[in-house]
Amino acid sequence: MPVVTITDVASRVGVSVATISRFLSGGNVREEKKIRSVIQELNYRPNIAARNLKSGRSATVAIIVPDISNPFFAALVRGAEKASGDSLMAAIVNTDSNSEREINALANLYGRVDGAIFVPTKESDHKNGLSHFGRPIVFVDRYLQKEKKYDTVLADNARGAELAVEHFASEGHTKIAIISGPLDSTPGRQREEGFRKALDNSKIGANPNYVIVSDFTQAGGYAAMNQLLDLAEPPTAVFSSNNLMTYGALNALKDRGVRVPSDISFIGFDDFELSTLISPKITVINRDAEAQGAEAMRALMWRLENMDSKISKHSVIPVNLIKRESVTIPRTWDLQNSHKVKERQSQTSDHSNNKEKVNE
Amino acid sequence: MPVVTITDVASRVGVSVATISRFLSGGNVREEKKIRSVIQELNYRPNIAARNLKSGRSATVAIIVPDISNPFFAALVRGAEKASGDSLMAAIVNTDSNSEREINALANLYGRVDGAIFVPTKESDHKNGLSHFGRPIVFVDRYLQKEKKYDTVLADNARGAELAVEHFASEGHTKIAIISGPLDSTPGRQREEGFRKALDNSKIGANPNYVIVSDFTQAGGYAAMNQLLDLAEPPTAVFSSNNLMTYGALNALKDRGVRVPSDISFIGFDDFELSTLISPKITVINRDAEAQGAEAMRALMWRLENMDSKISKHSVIPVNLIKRESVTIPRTWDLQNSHKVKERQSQTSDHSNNKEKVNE
DNA sequence: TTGTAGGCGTTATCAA
DNA sequence: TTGATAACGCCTACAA
Repeated sequence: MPVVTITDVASRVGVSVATISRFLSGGNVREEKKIRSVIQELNYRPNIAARNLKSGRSATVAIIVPDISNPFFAALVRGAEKASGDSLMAAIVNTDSNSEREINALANLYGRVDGAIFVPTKESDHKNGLSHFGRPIVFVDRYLQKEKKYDTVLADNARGAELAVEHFASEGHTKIAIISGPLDSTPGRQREEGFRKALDNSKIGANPNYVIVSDFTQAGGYAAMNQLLDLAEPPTAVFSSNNLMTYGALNALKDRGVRVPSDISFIGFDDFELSTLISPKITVINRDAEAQGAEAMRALMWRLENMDSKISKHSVIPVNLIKRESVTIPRTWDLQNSHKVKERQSQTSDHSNNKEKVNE
Repeated sequence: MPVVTITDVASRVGVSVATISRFLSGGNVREEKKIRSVIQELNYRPNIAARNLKSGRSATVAIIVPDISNPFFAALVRGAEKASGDSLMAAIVNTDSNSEREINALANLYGRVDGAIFVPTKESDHKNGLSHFGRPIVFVDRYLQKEKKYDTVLADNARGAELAVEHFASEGHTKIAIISGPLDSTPGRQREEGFRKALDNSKIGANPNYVIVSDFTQAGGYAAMNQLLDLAEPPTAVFSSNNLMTYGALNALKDRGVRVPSDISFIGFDDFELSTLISPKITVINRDAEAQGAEAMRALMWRLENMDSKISKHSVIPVNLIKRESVTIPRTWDLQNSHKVKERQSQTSDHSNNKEKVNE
């Protein structure tokens, strides 16, 4: 595999390397046609490393996410990649939600990428490490509370939680619970805050027993839902703060034979592929994950062209409620209207997957 | 942001750059302690591009997949990344199952990566392009029929399809259909072949009407299932050749009110996150996607250390059948045994409490 | 429009 | 053990 360089092309064409280089960067040259054919013939490709060395750029950006197999992050990455076009290469790095791996990744990436799209696991880490990175970073879905100078692309997390609570309330629920993500992560904290705020606004108020702080994992959602069901007075409505916990929570519900929505109403944050295939179809707070990724990439690309700009940009991705079938009037309300209970029971009696019901 | 180079460190310590370089690569130097502290003090980091230029290596490999938001590929990437450790950076490239983008990606990657893990969309493309790449490529899940020299890591696709057919047959099905992937993709072709072979072996034989060649997408699976249901004599059992088509097929079934498994039995290739949350739980052919990715990365890393080895390595990832609830005795068979129909009907009114069984 | 030559930061060779 | 120096392949003043 003989390595063919710009020099080979030049000597073959009979011009200097400068001419070839000029041609390569779109300048005007006389022998354009011949150069083109020789490049073809020799199958010349510019050496990127050499180009990088000169330019001080790598034309590569990193996308650092906690877990690529989480559908949300997969969609995010996809959107970011699409937005980058062919001008930039994206190196995806998985951190497994591990702060240590995050720090290593950053160190490892130094000098190899022009910038990064970064979804940190916690808000608290990276107090100093980031300045060493010395390159633009766009924070997505999370940010560092102390650092205002970085560009961010966040979802309207608080609003999402509010929408969920408002929807529950409008159906008559007052025993509303949240399976929250970690409070030291931006979405975890903001969604929990939005949840509380909406509850306060609606005069219902938050019941501490109905706030379970979990960890954004499926196992965490499973445990949290069981914890709620074990309460002497379980909630009639549950808001799950992300998709993986939704999976877990729904599994817990299924395992315990608790029916949705007749026994418990449910809303999850972030839509997921099979949300319409399961019974009942799950009502969710949704946002456009691909759009969020694309926006982040655009922000980063803009920043790369405007490194000296002092203004930081903060985008907010809107959320919306997708009403499906997992929310209905609360069970307690039914009990006060016994004629309706019978009606409902005879309807659901052929659903067949009922086991023991949760006592209230 | 002053860029500090090896020269700065050298002059500060009072030695030559050669000494610093030697230190950096683990050689013995007298001023080791002082060098270490100066590097710390100046916050020196080697310039990767320069190092690459010299060494001709980038310590980066590409992972080229059709769609990162497909759970299978997400898991594959995850596995590959884990296996790479910190020694290699992985650049993930999405091709959107687009051959043109694939070719561009390869061209774009030239010189920036030391090698690639490649999941091509079709078997037929890249007849020549690959040699231009000039770097080791490990083919995963797909390969090029004409090219035996590349390492491959494939799943035991044919066996998977056979397992599905055998399971259907053992329950008494004879009207067995396949929603196949494209026949110019390795898994599409191999699974279709395994399907036919198993049907031949079991003396049932393949019915051309029961072979729908689709495209591995959700929409494709949806259309294909509808096509099967529109037949004068629909199949009693359907095998879907990948997860996305399974989603689509199940949606079609749901939309048309066809019950699984009482009306139709179903097996999908590749397990998916929510396979146990939907009713009925879906029986699938499974393989370890992360293990497959890890194996591919190991193969690539081995190859990078053994560039001159002429032997190509071909690994096969085993598959297994996970029995859940989507397969039962065929409906037609029931009809010929009317006394059993009633029995079955009362049974299925109480479905969904079976436990999951994994054979092997 | 073209060519010459210096330099990007690092590593490797070869003397010392 | 060390240091001077020549690459690595490309780009870009600057001069022609």
